[in-house]
Amino acid sequence: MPKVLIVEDDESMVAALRDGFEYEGYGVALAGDGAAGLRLVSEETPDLVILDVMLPKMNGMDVCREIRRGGNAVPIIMLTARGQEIDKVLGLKLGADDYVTKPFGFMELMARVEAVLRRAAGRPVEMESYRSGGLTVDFRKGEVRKKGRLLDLTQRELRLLRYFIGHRGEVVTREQLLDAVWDYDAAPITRTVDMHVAKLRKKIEDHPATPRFLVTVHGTGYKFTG
Amino acid sequence: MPKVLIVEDDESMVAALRDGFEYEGYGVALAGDGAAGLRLVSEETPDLVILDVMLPKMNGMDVCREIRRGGNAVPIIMLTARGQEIDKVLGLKLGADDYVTKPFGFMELMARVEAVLRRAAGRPVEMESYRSGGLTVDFRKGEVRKKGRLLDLTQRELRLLRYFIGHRGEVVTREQLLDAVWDYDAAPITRTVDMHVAKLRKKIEDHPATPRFLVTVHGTGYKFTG
DNA sequence: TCTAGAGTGTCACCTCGTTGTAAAGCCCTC
DNA sequence: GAGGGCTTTACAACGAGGTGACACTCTAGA
Repeated sequence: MPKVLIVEDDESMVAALRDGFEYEGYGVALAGDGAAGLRLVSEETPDLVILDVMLPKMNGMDVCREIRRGGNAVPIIMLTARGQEIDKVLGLKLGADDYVTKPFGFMELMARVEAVLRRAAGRPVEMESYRSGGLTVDFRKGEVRKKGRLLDLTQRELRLLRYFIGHRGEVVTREQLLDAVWDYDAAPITRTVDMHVAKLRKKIEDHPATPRFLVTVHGTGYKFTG
Repeated sequence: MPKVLIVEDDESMVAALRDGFEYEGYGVALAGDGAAGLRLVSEETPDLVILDVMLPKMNGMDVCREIRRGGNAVPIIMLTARGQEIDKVLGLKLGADDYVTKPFGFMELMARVEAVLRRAAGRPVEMESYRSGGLTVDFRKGEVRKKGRLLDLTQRELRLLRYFIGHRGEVVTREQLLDAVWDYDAAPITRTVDMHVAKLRKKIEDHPATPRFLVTVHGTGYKFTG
């Protein structure tokens, strides 16, 4: 059964949500403020996050942004109060998957939860670790090893590698990468992607000039062959 | 610009939506009842359908079900009144992509429209794959295999093959190919098509000199026999 | 059946867009 | 203001596509 993390400070709301989700057979984890929520996202690895916008310590939108910044693609549904219309739009742009306006019925929330989980099921699964051809990646720790030797990857390189591994076997375009790894809306003419692919190759490939993992697909993009 | 079909009977709502979408640069088609909506979905081939649940003649959920029954994957956003909670759940199960509860702000609707269109853009509209006589084509991945062995096709070769498969059994002229695969307006006297057909044969045929798939129709063009 | 001429297969070369990569510039953090 | 990471710029190298040439094949008409 999927596990849901509820990040909410209103106790009566927490109780209602917990009962509802448990009744539906979900595993439930709770956080009372933004900072705790952010911590539990990595500790509990929930399948779904229900995130209130108004929270003590760190508001929901910042939490959302932080989760995504780490490259975590866990589905997020935001809870907003009426009249926070602009917040809603922002929320979706921040990387949330959906939102529900308070007050809402539990069935309404469940419909969105199921829709979001269904969509997420189509996405490549989050992996804990990856191992192939002398390359070992521990996504949890953010560690990459080549033949046991720890590599020093930057954040950007790690997110790039994570995306490639999550889409291994597929050809991915520069636009996809800019969208997923850089959060760019548009696709400006830039060589940034190529640049970082080159850097990544230099670190993970034995012979960067004749790559084994990260191969170029001329005219289209790149493909990670794991 | 994308075209949206609005299926709604409340005239003030129609006016507001039409103005809003036109302001955002969308093309707009209108239907005042369910039957007309269903008809316009195929006649206008919109990129998105906004569908009210309460409609004369045929209600929105039935329209939604009918659209999907025909195999049409056009994104659908349902408009529901408050309190139609069960309808919402049903709506999503019927194959709608999202719904918005009345009353709603236009920005709220637009956020959902953009989200739905973004998701839809990732979906392949055409055939997913093709398989015949030891030849396997995965259009999604852009992979072509012959007897399981992955072939290395260029972009142009892949487009050419895709067109041939899409028109298998028909004789296609060089002009058609130049138009569809090369985006040429005119048809200059060129050997380009023949060249690429030859290259493609060399890759997909067992005996390129006596082709099985890509046969020449002397005086006319080529025919893909799948 | 034979043959000329149109139609087709294919090679080598040239061109141009795409990609690899080093180096310089920018921006944030400490 | 020094350092590291990221982006942009510039140029070299590469690869795919287009063209012309020439050989080969097919077909219509004698």
